[in-house]
Order: sequence, then structure tokens, then C-alpha cells
Amino acid sequence: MSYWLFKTEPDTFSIDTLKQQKVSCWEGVRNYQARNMLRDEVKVGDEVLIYHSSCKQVGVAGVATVVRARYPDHTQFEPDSGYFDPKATPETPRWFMVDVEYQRHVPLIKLAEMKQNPALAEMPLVKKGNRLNVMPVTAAQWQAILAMAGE
DNA sequence: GCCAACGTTGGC
DNA sequence: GCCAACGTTGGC
Repeated sequence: MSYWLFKTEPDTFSIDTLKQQKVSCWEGVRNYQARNMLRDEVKVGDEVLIYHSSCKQVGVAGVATVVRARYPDHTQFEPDSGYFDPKATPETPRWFMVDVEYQRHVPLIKLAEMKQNPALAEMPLVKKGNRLNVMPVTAAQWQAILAMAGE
């Protein structure tokens, strides 16, 4: 079982949205490094930190689990979608997604606080210029982050 | 809104 | 295959 961190913009899709939907596909990842992880490494049963980016309070907002592994991201085939990719076909999809299930909220673990934690120094998240929106989390990092939320 | 960092594109 | 131009991300 592996741990991950998924970024989302809460104005579009937040931990609250996921709680309401209970299970949701994680569409719209259009970064090759992230795509490769969704396609090859993220498995059913893996646990995921839900991270809110590009908002007033950036940080980890909750926890989810993976309930369906890789399958083609349908938005790449939809011309009206902002995620449409004209080079993708159903026979040769370029982008993949997984489904996640809501587990729980956590008291917001702010990015600024995570940057202060030496145990998290190696996370891509806290490094300068980081743009990766799906990233692996080690067991030690996972525990260190949740410890910051009092768990 | 600003701007640094980074990824992608496309000409050569 | 290189690299400049451009667009996007994302924290502040």
C-alpha cells in the first residue's frame, strides 16, 4: 500500500465536494510525471492526502482512499471540456485517472507549516517551483504530516 | 496582481 | 536535438 498527495483547487473541487460526492473520479491531470504515476503506480487501497492549492489557505485538507485504479480520463475526448486533448483517441488515450473515496477532513495543515518541518524537506511539495500535482508520500512523511494535524 | 519556476511547443 | 519563446502553475 502506497501513500500519495493529490492537489486540487478548492474553488473548483474541494475536500467538501469530495465529501458530498463520497466517491469521485480524479480527472484533469495533464502533467506527464503525474500521469505516469496515475497510470502505473496508484493502486486500489492506497491512501491520499487531499491538498488545496491556489487559494487563500493552501495546505492539506483531508484524506481519501483509491477505490478504482487507472482508466482513461474521459474529459480528454470531450471537445467542450477544458481538458480536451485533440491528440487523444479512445484507442490510444494519453491521460488517465483514478477514483477516490472520501475518508475524513483534517484540520488544515498549512503549506507554510509543512515547510518548517524538517521531516518534510524532501517532499516535492515544499520545494521551490514545484508544480507536480500528483506526488508520492513516504510512510514517514505521511505520519509526520498527520501528526501536525494532531493525529 | 505579481512574478519566479517550470513545462511545452515549434522552428531550425 | 537544441533552444528561444511562450503559456501555465501556484505561492505570496
